[in-house]
Amino acid sequence: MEKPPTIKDVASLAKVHAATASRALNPQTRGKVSTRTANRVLEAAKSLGYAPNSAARSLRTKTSSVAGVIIPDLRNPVFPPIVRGIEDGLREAGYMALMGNTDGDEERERELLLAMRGRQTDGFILATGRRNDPTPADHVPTVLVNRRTDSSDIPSVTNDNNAGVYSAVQLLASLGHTRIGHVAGPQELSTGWERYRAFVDAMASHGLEVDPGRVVFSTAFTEEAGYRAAVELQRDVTAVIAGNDLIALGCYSALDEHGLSCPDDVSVVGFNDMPFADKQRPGLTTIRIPHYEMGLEAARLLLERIANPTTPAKRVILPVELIRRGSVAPKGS
Amino acid sequence: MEKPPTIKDVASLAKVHAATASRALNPQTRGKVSTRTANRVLEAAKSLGYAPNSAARSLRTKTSSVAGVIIPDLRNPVFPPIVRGIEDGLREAGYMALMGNTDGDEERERELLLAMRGRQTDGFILATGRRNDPTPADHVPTVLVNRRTDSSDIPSVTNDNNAGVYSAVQLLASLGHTRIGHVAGPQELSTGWERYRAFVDAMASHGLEVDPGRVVFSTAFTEEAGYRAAVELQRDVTAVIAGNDLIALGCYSALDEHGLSCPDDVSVVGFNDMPFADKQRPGLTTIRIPHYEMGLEAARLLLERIANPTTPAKRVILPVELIRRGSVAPKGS
DNA sequence: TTGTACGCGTTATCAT
DNA sequence: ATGATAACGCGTACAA
Repeated sequence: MEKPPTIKDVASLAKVHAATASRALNPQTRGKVSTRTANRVLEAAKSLGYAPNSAARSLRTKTSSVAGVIIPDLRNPVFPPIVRGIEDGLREAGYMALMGNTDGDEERERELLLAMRGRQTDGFILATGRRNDPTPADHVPTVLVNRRTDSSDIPSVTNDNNAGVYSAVQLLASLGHTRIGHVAGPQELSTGWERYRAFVDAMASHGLEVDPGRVVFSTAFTEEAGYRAAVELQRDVTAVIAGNDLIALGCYSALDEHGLSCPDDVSVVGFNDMPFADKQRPGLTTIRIPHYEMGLEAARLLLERIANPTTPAKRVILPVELIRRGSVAPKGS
Repeated sequence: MEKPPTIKDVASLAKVHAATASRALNPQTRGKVSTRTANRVLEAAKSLGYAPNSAARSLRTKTSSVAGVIIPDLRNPVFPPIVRGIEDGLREAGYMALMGNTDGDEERERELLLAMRGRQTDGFILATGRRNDPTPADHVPTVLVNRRTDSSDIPSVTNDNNAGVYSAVQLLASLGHTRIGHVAGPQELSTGWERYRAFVDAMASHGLEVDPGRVVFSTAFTEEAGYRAAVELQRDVTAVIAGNDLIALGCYSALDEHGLSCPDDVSVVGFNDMPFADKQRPGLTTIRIPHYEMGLEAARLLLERIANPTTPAKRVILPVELIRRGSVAPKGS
């Protein structure tokens, strides 16, 4: 159990003072040292396998190069690629991610934020934002991903929910569907709310009526909750747009339950194009969101915010793409 | 942006010296202080919203209550539930997880280990172990999950690969299959190796011959690599056991390619029961491993190891369960 | 029981 | 360009 080498070890091996070694090691300040000695120090560091003690550095600089990443549940298949993108984005700047799951519990989220802040986290990426969440009291840089708040003072990276739903309605309308239903997601989340609003708007702009009985609200973005909502849907629909892919799977179950077939009796469209959406039976027609890129962009936004906290809060909206698979068919085919 | 209160602030508010405040605040040493002053300190801390600066604490104590979690790729669907289990297990002891993906790159893994060690990580949970990996040089507590090394000096949590493959062979044999093939996983990983060995053994104990042409090796645990291996399989097999579920999906594609149907022409069995294995067409018969519990157990093992590093290296093997779905049928049905 | 003094490893500031 | 020094906040051996 030998102790890891410190900057002093490096310094004495390179025959300089610790302060000089520090300057040489840090790319920021390397200019303040002669190239020759800088190289000597770098070499010494390498030969010792030196890695800076980040606790000491944090204590001195008040930064940690660690970001807190808080999501509802990693087992929801949309999150792994997002998290992966976050990690890769953070890595570009030498940052690492401290992970936490909330299961949608606000109390748990507060605990996590507190615990992470205590660990000197430089900033947060939250995938748990609710529409009416307050701006974080303490001024730790924060970025929302996938979901956002109604107020516009927190940077966010989301998808073009409007365009996505519009293209879904357009597809279904072009196939002759007129009695189109919507199994909406939770309305306290921006994703659920924006898609619902977009549904109403898109129907109107296609001259289609939105019968209240053809819109139901799921309490969560899960297959189970989607199923419970879908069975309540008025039975005259020939097509359904689901709040997301998991809800769409719930619709599949509900159709089975009613002895209806997809797509022969009812077409179904999801949202997200989560992994394995193509493997469902039938393959799920859905709106592809750029999961990985969202995470990447969120990480970059956070790093930007950390570097310059006074920059105005950007709200990035990434484009989406309709992916047509076996779950939609012309009306009455 | 006022600075967070330090222990000195707490001390002066409670009219004691910082050292006393420290003793009062730490449950471990609270006995060394009178109950009266302890309460005064605690109250002062609460009223100031004091949270210990973990950088300073880490610097002093060489511990951080943070564990490093390194996996190949979060987007492989077996890992999210494992990671979730790890996180919940760590949380029980106030630990958090620092996440990193390697994409199977050993160089990248070394970098991550170094970076995490530099951040005072108290221990590691690795899902990236290769059979011949050396014991980590520095004695940072480490636990392997899902995969393990051949040598037995690192604690690990794995599944009963033997029993799993045995029950798969047994099922297929009981359905009349005799020409059973195996699309094995990478042999440098314990999962691929153990399942291959178990396949050979189980076939023997059922009195079945293992024709070399009926065993092929996939270079990776991916659908793509599984497909490439599966197309090389001798064409007389009536059933295939895949190294894992993703490889099994590759087998599905290979069968399609050859114009064969599953399960009518060839039965397929996977391994892992990853999320959405039940949604495939046909539903995948597979060996369910307790993903979440593996993570939970790995976390507990690590915490145990951190608390007492000299404890002998446990190797926990969790039971598995055969899940029968539509991908298997009696021979020649 | 409580106070004093020091060091953990790093970096910012000042002096040379 | 480099060296000396102090300070970040905490915990602990030692003294009182």
